[in-house]
Amino acid sequence: MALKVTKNKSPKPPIGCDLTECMSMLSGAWAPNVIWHLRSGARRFNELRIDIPPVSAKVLSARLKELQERGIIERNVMPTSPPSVEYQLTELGMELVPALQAIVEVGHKLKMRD
Amino acid sequence: MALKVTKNKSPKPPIGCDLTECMSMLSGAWAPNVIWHLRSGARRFNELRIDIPPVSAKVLSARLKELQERGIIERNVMPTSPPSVEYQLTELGMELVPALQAIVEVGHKLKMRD
DNA sequence: GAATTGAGTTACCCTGCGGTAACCTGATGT
DNA sequence: ACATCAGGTTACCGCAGGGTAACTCAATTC
Repeated sequence: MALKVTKNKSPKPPIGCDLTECMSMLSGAWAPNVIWHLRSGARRFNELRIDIPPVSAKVLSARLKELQERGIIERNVMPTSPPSVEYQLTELGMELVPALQAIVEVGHKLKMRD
Repeated sequence: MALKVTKNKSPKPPIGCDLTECMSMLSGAWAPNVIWHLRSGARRFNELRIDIPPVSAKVLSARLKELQERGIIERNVMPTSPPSVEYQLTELGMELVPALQAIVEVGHKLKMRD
């Protein structure tokens, strides 16, 4: 056989927190889309439903709640009537935008490559 | 009521391809982990199983196959006996690493923030 | 000749997550 | 008086996707 556990010894100096845990920030259906559509400013619940077409109210509201708990977005109720609710990225949330952008760029290149 | 569809008109100049589609590059359990663990070089099937503890052979092999089809990783069979198989990131695949890194950094900050 | 190894594959089960549809609340417009 | 609107919530259902366990195959070593 000859090898078994040669060279490679799992080169992982704990960078901070583990990937799985960090990636779970973006977990749940439409989570990245929500962040993406908030990248250019606050939007309201029903606007987001239209922005992200096949998302159901149930899932959107669940996702918004989670993202808020994770510290990625903020919820502000506007004293109109009926009250409308605006969601926007927190400062940390905004830091995710370039990361998503980078992913989109790679995705784009992969599509062009054939 | 007063508003209905005020100001915001979905500020989306199609950046290239849509987010959902691009994000699907990373879809499936453990996909980001596979990329992450290949970031510092090629690794073999059973090494990856050990690197990413609770992944089953079935899912790992499915994920590797998908990532390969997507053009993110390459598979090389080494003529040893029994043959061992090395997986490594393609050039496009490597471009995903900084994006994942950025996400990890935000995740880390969120954890520290309390 | 039996056991081990690497790299999977297959059959089976089971759960969680998302979709659909209906409903709610309080203030306003007609 | 009634419908409408914003922003949800709730009950129910279905299935895709992951886990487990057992098996394969060929070459090698004991």
